[in-house]
Amino acid sequence: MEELTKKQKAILDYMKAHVSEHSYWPSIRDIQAKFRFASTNAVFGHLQALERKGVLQRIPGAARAYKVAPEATVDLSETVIRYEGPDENSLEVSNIPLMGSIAAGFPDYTESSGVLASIQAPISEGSRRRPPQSFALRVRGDSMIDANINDGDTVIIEPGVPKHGDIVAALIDGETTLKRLIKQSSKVYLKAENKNYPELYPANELVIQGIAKSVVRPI
Amino acid sequence: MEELTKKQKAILDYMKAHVSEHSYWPSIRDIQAKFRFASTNAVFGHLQALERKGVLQRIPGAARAYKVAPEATVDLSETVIRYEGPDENSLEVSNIPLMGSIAAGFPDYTESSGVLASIQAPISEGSRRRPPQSFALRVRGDSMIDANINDGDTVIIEPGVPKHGDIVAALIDGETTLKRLIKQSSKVYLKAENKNYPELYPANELVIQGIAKSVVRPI
DNA sequence: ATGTTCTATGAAACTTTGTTCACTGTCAAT
DNA sequence: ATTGACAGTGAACAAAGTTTCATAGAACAT
Repeated sequence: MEELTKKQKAILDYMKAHVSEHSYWPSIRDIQAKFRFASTNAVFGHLQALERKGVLQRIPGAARAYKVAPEATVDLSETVIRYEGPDENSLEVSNIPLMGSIAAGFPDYTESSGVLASIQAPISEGSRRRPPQSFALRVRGDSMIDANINDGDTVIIEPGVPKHGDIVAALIDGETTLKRLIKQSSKVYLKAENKNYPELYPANELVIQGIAKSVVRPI
Repeated sequence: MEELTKKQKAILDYMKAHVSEHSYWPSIRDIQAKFRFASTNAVFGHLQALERKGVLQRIPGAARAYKVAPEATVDLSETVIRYEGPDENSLEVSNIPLMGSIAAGFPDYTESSGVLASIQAPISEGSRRRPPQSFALRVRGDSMIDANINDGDTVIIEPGVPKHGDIVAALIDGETTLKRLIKQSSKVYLKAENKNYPELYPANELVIQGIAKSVVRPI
């Protein structure tokens, strides 16, 4: 992933914080005011950069409408397995409440508005928070139903070195997926827990982001 | 609180769903299109109603900018139900950041990299915020297996006013138990999700400690 | 009967906001 | 010296979006 400049990162952080606090995105002019730019175009340029670098997605023409990318694009190479924890960007993504029931509440009232879960959110406060840290991923699809992990569930991932048989979050060919890790003498591959799905043999690389430790299911 | 009309609720739900799916709010015209209104003013009126009724907060003039009120709200209190929060030795929900979505199916669902996480949590950071404090309970026994809650699982409980059908943590005869709450015109009782267990009719009063919002299962 | 509330249409006014264009300066590498 | 990325100014435009005005039928209570 291309590096973000300091200002770009600052702007992205501000945007996330704004969403976190207000439950809606800032406008370009909001950002302009925050950073004391004299022109909206300064912001515009930064936003384009953020989009080009893949960490932000804009919806052209739409006001206050963005998405942030949880992904870390991969560069890398020839080896078979590499272990990787969540990178910093991913962690920050977690600050964003948007969701089913957004962090929204009225001011001074950070709640989890009913519908959804009860997992503690990341808390942007400050900056401690080094690596070995768990994170959560929402599950989409049914490839793990035989392991009793269903669409809509959330899995808690912890960084670490996976063993044979662990369920892992893996980045395979640029896509994050949840599968069981099979290590055999000759080969390493990922196996879905659903007969209808084939095994996944990594083409070039297999990046393990972490090991699934528990499942959270909304009631 | 004043009741919402069907349409108002539908619109509010749509807005929440939109945020959940796209990570930004719909515009008035988005809502208009969704509900096939011929005029934006129809939507406008509904939004005003939602705001007057206290479930939605608009930011005048700002595009796609809203806040929603915490869900709680009403039901009856005419019954024997009394609410009580968790006591001091309750477990703290651990601090788990949330990263994004993960695919557990075919990579056919690629929908741009920007799908966001779906859980926002009660931030436990001590201080303010009296009521909404979540806590976790370890489940023992098999009385809820038909609801797919098993021995050893952990449930996340949130304070709130329970509705008919909610799974609640209730204090009955000095013992905390997890059951489904059944509210009928004539009576209120607790029902296990296991045919082998009888229904529980409270003697005098029924103390609800909170509503089960999600289940955590170790892998 | 009459007024009120709710819901809706249709059009227009108006504000906010994203986007574009032309231009300037800095810094590092070629 | 020149190129090229990066960061910014300033002005202007057009689309997106909110808000207001005038109007009207249906449901409902007074």
